Amino acid sequence: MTDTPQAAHSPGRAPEPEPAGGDKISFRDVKAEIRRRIEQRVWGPGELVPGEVELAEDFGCARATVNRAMRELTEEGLLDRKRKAGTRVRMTPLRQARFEIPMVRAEIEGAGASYRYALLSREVRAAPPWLCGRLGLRADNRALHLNCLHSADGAPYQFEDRWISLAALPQAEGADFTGRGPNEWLVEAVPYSEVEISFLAAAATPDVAAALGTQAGEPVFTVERTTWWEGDALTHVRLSYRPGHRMTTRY
Amino acid sequence: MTDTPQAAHSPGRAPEPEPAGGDKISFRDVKAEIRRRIEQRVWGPGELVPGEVELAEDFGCARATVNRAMRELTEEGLLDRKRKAGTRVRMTPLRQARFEIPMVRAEIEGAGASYRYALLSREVRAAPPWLCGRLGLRADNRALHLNCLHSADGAPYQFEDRWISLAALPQAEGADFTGRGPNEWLVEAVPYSEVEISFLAAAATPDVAAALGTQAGEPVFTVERTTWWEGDALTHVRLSYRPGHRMTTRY
DNA sequence: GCCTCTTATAGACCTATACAAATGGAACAT
DNA sequence: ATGTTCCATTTGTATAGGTCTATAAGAGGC
Repeated sequence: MTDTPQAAHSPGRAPEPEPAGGDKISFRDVKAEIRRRIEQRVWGPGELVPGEVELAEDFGCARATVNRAMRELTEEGLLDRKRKAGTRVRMTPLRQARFEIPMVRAEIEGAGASYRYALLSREVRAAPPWLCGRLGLRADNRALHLNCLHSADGAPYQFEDRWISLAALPQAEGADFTGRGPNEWLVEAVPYSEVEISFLAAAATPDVAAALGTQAGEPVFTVERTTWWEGDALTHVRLSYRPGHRMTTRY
Repeated sequence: MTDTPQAAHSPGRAPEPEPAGGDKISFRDVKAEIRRRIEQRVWGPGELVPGEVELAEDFGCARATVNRAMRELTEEGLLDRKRKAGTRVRMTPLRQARFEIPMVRAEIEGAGASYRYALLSREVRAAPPWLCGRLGLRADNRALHLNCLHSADGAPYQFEDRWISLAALPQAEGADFTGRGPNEWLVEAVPYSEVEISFLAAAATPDVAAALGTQAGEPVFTVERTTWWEGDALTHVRLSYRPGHRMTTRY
């Protein structure tokens, strides 16, 4: 007998390192294998990788499966695809960091600490010029200005300096912010469509320092967030974290 | 005429707002429509949305199309899916920010400024204890320590304080870092598998202040990044940005 | 009431097929 | 040499069919 009866595996070489004796090939398997080849430089930076059809044959799966694997790897910044030109390994893997921006309460309670909220001040006034510029408001716009403090296990954690446009959200004027942060109210009261977030380092102003129990001028990790709904600015907030805070992600 | 001859659309109500008189329904259309319904609270927070089959019928497309739309919306934090339980609108849309971490050169040149690099110092020494702890190195490990400055249009932009483990990357000792930043060398010389990034606010140390042309103690936006390859720490870097720098993203 | 088992269901995923859209590069014209 | 047209190739996407798996909810036993 010259032929093995049950299969002609493929004469010259093994078909492909199918993950295990398991069942069907999943797009996860394909993805993992491709990632491995990129990380171990089997396919070097900038190099053209085989087309979907060829890989599908090699892996013994449908083209759609390879497609999904490659699509996700592209999404993750490892590959670069162009029609007709094919798929290449990115010259330098796109490093991207993804941060979840939880609400303070969740952030604090998630860390196993007790959460406490306090409203420090509340006033209704004409929006200051810088805010009008930032949000694209008319100069005579009224705004609700709140200062709040979020604490973890009794210690100051985050100082919140929030402005809410009363033109866009008149109902905010009647809302009660003494027991619950404006963030939580906003999230359930209004939808949003567009958000801009900035991270920066700032020197603590006297009031921020007082609230956080630190010295004025101390570096403070700060997040600024502005939210719009269908082109109209709703709210702008500046969150100052207690000294030493860091925002971390792994991948 | 009481009846349109060609179709009994579906007696009571119009079938679905198919985007336009166009061709086939794309998963983009489905995605956009579902997003609209969530944003406009047609489907409120926490509410159960119709199943894939039903939506597919409504939209007049295949189930796989709805599936992709919903899968991507889940990925983006708007939906929450569980087998058997069905798909619900997230109680509070998961706010996540995604930042690209470009290499300084690309960041600066991308802003239309001219990029300049300078190596400020270079030494080979035993890794200090804090670094050993951070990277999980043995105490007698040798490390390459570099200080570099990246400038935009002649002005200091980013100060780089980098450590490279010579146990993991002996070839770094012979590399020339006078003309090109260690980041660029690393990216093309070695693969990486795991990365941890932190953002924080720090007070400028005297040497950072000197390099960036500011005062010691000034708040400085700082990024720390540690990189591993198959469990071994390769490098740790602390990047200090010039005062006023912010990292911004929209979505 | 409380626990365990079963089962129907909804999503997760794979296959095979088809056509659409983009585009590198060859063939051709200027 | 340079620009234009056209085509083959590659990815992008839709579809209809199917299987698999997690699991909520109900049935049944204690």
